[in-house]
Amino acid sequence: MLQNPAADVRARLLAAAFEIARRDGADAVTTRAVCTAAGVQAPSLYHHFGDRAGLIRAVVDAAFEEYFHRKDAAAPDDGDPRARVAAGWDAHIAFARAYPGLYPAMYPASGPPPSQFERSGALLRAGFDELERAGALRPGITAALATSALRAALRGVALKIAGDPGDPGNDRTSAVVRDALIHALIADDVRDPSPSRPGPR
Amino acid sequence: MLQNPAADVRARLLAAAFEIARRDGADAVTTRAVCTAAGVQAPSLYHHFGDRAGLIRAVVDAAFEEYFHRKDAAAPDDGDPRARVAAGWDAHIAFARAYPGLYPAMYPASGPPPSQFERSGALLRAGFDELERAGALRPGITAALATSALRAALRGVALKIAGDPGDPGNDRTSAVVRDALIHALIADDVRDPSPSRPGPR
DNA sequence: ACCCGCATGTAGCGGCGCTATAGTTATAGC
DNA sequence: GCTATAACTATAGCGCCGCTACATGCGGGT
Repeated sequence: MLQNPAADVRARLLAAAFEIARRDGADAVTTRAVCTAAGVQAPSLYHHFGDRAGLIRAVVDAAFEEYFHRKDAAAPDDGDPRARVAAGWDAHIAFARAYPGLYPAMYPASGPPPSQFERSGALLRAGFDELERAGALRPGITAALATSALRAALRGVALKIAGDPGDPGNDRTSAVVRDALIHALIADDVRDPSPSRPGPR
Repeated sequence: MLQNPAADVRARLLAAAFEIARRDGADAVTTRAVCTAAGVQAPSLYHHFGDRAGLIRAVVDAAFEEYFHRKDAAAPDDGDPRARVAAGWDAHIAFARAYPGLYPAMYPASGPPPSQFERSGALLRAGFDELERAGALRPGITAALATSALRAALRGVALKIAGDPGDPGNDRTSAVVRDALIHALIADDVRDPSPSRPGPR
């Protein structure tokens, strides 16, 4: 081992940055604060992460890992496509509430989207592709359009949740928007739209 | 006289900051860049605006003025409440497309919302209050809930638009989300829900 | 004429992201 | 065991940022 075996510097830096971002938001992640918290000097940070943006990216990636992990755990995978979409929606909202300081950094209002941003969208898109093949989307609604619409509305609701995680009334808001989108995108008479999935999981 | 009497320093600073924010986003509004563009030294900026946040606030207020001005011009005010809501939605979206750098600052993901934020919401709320009194909202949908839901979804779509103002496909996304919300909030059999308004206008 | 208060300029502080340079440490080859 | 090499970390400092103590100039009220 090149260095102190117990204290991996990169991991310490990342953990410190993640904690600061979770508590005070991504803007509070200053290189000096992170270095102090990790007990390390500035060049080490730049050696491991390139620059501050790289560090933030790593933090956001870690947050996405946590996000996908939670989402997998909450996947219902039963027949009703509405329930599947609703569960994904609710998992997304639950994550925004659990990490209100991190959410805006994961879905930034300006600047390039994080790398896992696309992966998150592809998951949703795959589900709608399946529905489209099964003819379960409403007329005029393509899988791309459904993905785009649901995602935009979801982000708006999640931002509201992240902005005030304590307000319990936000749950009803989320449910109303969620059901409005599901109703507008998915046809009414859908039973099980996944003939292409022979086995469970 | 030290300078051109017609050129009010405060106005010059505000105009410079507005232009920078419009072109490159609010983050690009540095005190030095604004002072240089306005041909003024730093203390004048702080004399007129207190601090950088105050300057940004003034820029956002000016943007909201422009927003309300545009929205008033686009108000249809005919009978159908759906058309009214849809027109307000489209005006909001059009503004986000016209000022993509300013929009995220007007509806920030974190930090205190701008003062005119509430005014913007009150306008929407007043319309839904009217619909609620007329019994035009769907069962279980209060005016407060309708306002919250429509606003959250609208913000999500507007952020998407502001993030990529050139993509024409975003228009369909906006229309889908808009109509989904209108359908979910407003009852089907509404003709003219404004009995409290005797005359036109 | 005087002073006073408002507006602006001069110069500088501390914090920020970042880096040129040098020193340190662990493994590889002999 | 000893050195060469490469990865890693520390010292010190640059330029930009928001912000301000202080000095200077301008106008109006008495």
